[in-house]
Amino acid sequence: MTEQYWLFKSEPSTWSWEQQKAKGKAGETWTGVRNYQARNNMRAMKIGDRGFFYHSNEGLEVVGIVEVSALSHQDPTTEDPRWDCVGIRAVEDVPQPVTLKAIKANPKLADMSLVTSMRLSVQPVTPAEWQEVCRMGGVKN
DNA sequence: GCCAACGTTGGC
DNA sequence: GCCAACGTTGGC
Repeated sequence: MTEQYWLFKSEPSTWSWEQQKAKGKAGETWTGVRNYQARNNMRAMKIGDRGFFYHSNEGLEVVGIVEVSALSHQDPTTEDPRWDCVGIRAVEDVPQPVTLKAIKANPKLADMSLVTSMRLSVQPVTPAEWQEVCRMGGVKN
């Protein structure tokens, strides 16, 4: 079994980690993605895959851990069959949120999508990057 | 199928 | 709030 990790970006003014956590086990459908690369990433997700929850625009930090709770399916917010969504649910807080600044300052994370593909809203994260960001954030595995 | 125009994202 | 980067659209 290959481990897969992801990163979900959200503007806290639109959908924050607090709101995501409030959804609890039910989770939330990650709708509104209108980018092929991001969609393809969602299509590659499997139930139980883990992801970081990143606050863009405000905060600019990884604040939480989520897991995939529903496989990709038609995005209900559009009629356009090109767009899919997945379900994600909050798993835990990142005790010490990892800022974009800290990520950029860490040579081990120089190839992270957050650094290289800043605008991609759903990104893959390598196992090594996952470990490193968890370590920085004080997340116990 | 190229590429200019346009719209959006997101860091600063 | 600005603006650079970049993905998407649409005319040709």
